[in-house]
Amino acid sequence: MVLMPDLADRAEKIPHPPTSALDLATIMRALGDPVRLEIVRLLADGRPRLCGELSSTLAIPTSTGSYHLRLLREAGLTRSRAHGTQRYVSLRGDDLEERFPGLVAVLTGS
Amino acid sequence: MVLMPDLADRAEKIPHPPTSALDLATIMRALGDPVRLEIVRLLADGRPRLCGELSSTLAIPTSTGSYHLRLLREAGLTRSRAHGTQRYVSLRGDDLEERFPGLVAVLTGS
DNA sequence: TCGGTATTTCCATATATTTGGAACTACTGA
DNA sequence: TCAGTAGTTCCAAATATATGGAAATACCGA
Repeated sequence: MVLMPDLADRAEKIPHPPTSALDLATIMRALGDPVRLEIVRLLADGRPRLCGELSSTLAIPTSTGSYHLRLLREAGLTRSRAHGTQRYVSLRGDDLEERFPGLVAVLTGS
Repeated sequence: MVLMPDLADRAEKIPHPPTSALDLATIMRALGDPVRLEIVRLLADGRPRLCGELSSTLAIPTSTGSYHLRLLREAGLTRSRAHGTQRYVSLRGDDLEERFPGLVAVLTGS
């Protein structure tokens, strides 16, 4: 009997759209902001980043960073995994490749 | 001595950004609207369309269509060629391929 | 339990976008 | 020259987006 959810379970509380629901116009809209496009490009190397790490890299307040990261997540571009109070944000590279082949390569310049 | 510009010259009055100036965030923003994404998908077959043809296909007023077509043109996605009072709108497929290889394929699903 | 830290949410504000009718412009053909 | 047509521009209204400080939340370690 599980009395307390483990880290993996808690990560499930962060909502992500299923791959099949990804909509190209929504994705394009999410990418149509310089801050968000830059976040996606940073994440394209496959390495997850913490929210604070991204905000400081981009020199923006964490509340602004959180807003953009939420849009990216809701559009299905990124995934957020909870690890304590931190969130590891990563690109949904495989899902994107499955649904929109070549998209990530376009963003990174191959 | 040229007294009157021909059709090709008049087409040059419609401003288009040079290929080298195309910006990915701007292009993504332009594509992040369902109406504009649909216009681009229609044009992806390479056949030029008249503005009115696109507006009626999409069932929108011509003023709304003109607005979206202007954004697409200013983002560098389309080219407009004047032919009398009409405008032939086409996708800048080659320019886009040169600057952002694979982008158009992503939009059309290969 | 408590203090510190990471992140999100709330909120107000500023700015940008989208829409479509009406007026206007530009061109053609008679 | 004039009427008709294609398209653009003007304009106002509605809506959406972006920003960032402040408050709230969630979790950890002591």
